[in-house]
Amino acid sequence: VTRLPRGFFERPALEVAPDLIGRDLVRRFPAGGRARVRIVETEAYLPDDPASHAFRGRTDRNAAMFGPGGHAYVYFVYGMHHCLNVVVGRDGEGTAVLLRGAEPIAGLEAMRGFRGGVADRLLCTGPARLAQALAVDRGHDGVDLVRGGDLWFEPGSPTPAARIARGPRVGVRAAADVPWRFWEVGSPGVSRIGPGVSPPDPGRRRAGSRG
DNA sequence: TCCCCGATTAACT
DNA sequence: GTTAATCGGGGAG
Repeated sequence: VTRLPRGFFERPALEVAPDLIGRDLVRRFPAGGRARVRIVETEAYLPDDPASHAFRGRTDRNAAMFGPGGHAYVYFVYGMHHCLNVVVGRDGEGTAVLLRGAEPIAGLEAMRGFRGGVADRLLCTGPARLAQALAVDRGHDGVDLVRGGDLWFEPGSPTPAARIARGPRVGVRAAADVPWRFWEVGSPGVSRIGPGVSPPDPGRRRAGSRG
């Protein structure tokens, strides 16, 4: 099976982000076994982008973003969550694509374990959930996703452009946010149906419903 | 050193 | 719709 090559990632974030929709991300666990998920939601973070961690220059935390394409950038937020990005573009540019949502394909048992036994539909729907399901943390910051390692992309079945929607990025405060979030229309792996709207959660009681 | 707050999530009303 | 949980980064003093 072929991994997505270096050249795939050495392109502008606005090309890579939609092209990752429908691709497979594979994780080989240290304890053995592997998981496979299908990416269905991404966000692009560009150079000179006020919403990007790289905007204020290189630091120890974001150093991986300034490395060569095809490597991971993993950051820690809110004192408890990890989020996984792929570095893209040219070496030193400081641009990346955040993986925000995926559909579980294989290795569900392992992912359920890392996610604390939540419902399957909640395994990978969200950047922190995805990272947790695949047991990805700062230890993966800067690792190569093209050669070697225990985390990589495979071609999968890229989603046709007609079924990819775009809109404002989630959680970005910058005024006049740009539509650099991409997702597969109708996929249950998308973290939010539309900008600022959460999908219905069958596991929890909702106002107006009887339970 | 101090202080604020974040590319989030889960559990509330 | 609202908010607690939880902590490291980075700017200010």
